[in-house]
Amino acid sequence: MRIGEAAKATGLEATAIRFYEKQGVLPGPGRTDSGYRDYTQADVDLLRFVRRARSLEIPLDDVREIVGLRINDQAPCDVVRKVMAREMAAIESRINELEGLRDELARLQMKADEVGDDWPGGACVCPIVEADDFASPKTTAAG
Amino acid sequence: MRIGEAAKATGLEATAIRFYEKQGVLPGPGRTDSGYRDYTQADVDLLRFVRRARSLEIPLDDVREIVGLRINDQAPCDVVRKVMAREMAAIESRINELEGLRDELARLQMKADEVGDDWPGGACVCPIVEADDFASPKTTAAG
DNA sequence: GTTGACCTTCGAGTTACTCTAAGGTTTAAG
DNA sequence: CTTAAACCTTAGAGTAACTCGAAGGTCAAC
Repeated sequence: MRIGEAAKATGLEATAIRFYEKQGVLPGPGRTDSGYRDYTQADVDLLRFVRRARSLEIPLDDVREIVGLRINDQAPCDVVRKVMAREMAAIESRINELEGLRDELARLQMKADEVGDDWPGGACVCPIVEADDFASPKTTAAG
Repeated sequence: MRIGEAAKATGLEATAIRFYEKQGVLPGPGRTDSGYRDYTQADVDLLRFVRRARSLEIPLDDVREIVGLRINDQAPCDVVRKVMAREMAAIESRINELEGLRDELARLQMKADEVGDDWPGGACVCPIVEADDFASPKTTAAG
């Protein structure tokens, strides 16, 4: 099948499939006489795996490694477990980070409601975003 | 003060400060006779605001807009409120997304524990990541 | 035989920087 | 006065994972 059909069968975009091939994540498929990419069912299975892995936001470098193992008929289980553990840690860390930002933004929005459009003058850039706890450190203080 | 001192005073890296200037987020500061950037306290205040906004992951385009208003002595309150609302929505959306991924990964890790290193053969790329609910849609089924 | 949908390649654009290279300036020490 | 460290300058490439555009070849239908 041609790339468009493979794209529909996997939910990937044709441009993304070409990109993965160019990046060495996927082996180049066969070609028709006229030079069109020609995908087999095995190719589509691989594409589908890549889509699934990327939907889990597993980095392309890791996907490449896992796909490489499978192409050499090796079980990628160890690598997969390691990658999943790393990914899990990264995601939890990022969730914590974003929750911190969310809380901080919520605080600033409350502050914005209080401030209204009162303007403290040219002494600051923005009375809403400039945090109380972000005051100018005394760079030239006696010390 | 020179860029290194401004960097220390704001917590930004000197390279990042140059980058912001190049991107038009910040006005170019004065220069010494020998061509070194020379920052005033007002410059540092602006830098500090940028750092704060970026620590909230507000996109640089928005920071540029807000800084532009301040440079023209206009209150950026409306824009700031709008940007914060958008940022808040983006962050909450991303948190939800990541929580979904986290749950999915947790499920796959449990599956990996069950599977052990049993290998179902060459029929699939990876028995752990290939989801049950991600089975091959019947692209050539009678219809 | 020509329209339209599909395919090809290459290169540039996205976000927000970071890094490297190749060089000029300042400051302190000897 | 010279030298070395630490600072500064610029331009350009690299990062992640694609997406988009340009310029053109191919295939199916009418």
